[in-house]
Amino acid sequence: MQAREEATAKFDPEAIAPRLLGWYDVHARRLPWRKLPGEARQDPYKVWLSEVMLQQTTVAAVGPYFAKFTERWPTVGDLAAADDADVMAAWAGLGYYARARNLLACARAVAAMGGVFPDTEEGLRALPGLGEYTAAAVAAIAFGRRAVVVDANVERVVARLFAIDEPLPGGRAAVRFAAGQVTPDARAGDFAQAMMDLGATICTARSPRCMLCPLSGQCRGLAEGAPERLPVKAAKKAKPVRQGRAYWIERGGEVLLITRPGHGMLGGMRALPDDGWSAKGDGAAALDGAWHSGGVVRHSFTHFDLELQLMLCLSPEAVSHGSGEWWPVDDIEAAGLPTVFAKAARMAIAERNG
DNA sequence: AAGGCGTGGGA
DNA sequence: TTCCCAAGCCT
Repeated sequence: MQAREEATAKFDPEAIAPRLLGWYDVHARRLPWRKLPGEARQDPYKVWLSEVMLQQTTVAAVGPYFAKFTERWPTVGDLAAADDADVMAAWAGLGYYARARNLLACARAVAAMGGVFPDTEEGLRALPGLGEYTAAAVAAIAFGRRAVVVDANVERVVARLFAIDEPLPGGRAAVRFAAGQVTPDARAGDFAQAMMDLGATICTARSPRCMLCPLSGQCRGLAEGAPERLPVKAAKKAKPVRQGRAYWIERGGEVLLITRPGHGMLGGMRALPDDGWSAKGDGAAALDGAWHSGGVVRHSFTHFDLELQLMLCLSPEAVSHGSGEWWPVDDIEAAGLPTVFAKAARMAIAERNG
């Protein structure tokens, strides 16, 4: 009798949320953008900011950026009033720079609405940079709205719980449906964060710690014996290797920097002039001058690997170049170069000093 | 609707 | 070393 009840309860979707929330009450990660136990609700600005930073980005990487942004721009109005160049430079190194461009556009849109974020999923979804996931996450975490919050963690947890083996991204509809089945009406924000914490600390991609999982008794993937094989993902394409050149043009302790066009690769970021390797030529492709080779920077982007030949010119009067700004080499950190160019700058400085 | 779009860390 | 992955969005 009791055995039969356990059997029928085993894969009951409604049993998931209570168990998970009980686990979360004890094991929730303490993160800077989360409310402390007892605090009523999280600041929508901080929820939104952290969620955008966390898109495709690890908690560890986000930490210092979140601290820097909230200290410098404590409210969405402060951020809306900031100079583009300052925000882009502050984002430098975090990657996916369209996020920073959308962040500013969103902050200004919210400022135009009186500095108050929309409090519904639909309203949030209309803002720049808020897709299906982020709109749901902010609605749930900042406003307590029931929302089906599906990120990579939730995909993994749900694919395992329900043993969904249709390969992603095609299987997303099935995953989303299943996620909807386990999402409770109450404690929406806690539930969303609990799913993500479970995925990040227990139901990990490679070696899930099923022994520690509060949902192990509910998990079809585990019952079938190999939860780590889920979710199934489509094979990735091989990355091509691209070649390019970047130019270090120095005069009187200052180096010539350009600002890249506001769209496409590294859009809106300060950079060294280059020969157009990113297929978004910056006008420096025809640079002439007395160059010498300064080594090769290897850098891996999402969809290609780059071998960037660094060219140095220390007699810039002989170089024809377009517009740009001369930046003190000793303060190059403050320029906010994306990592590939920060690497090149480091190499150039070592070259000229050595 | 498939592909563009960064980066750093872990296995 | 190499590969995979991380709180996705936009076009």
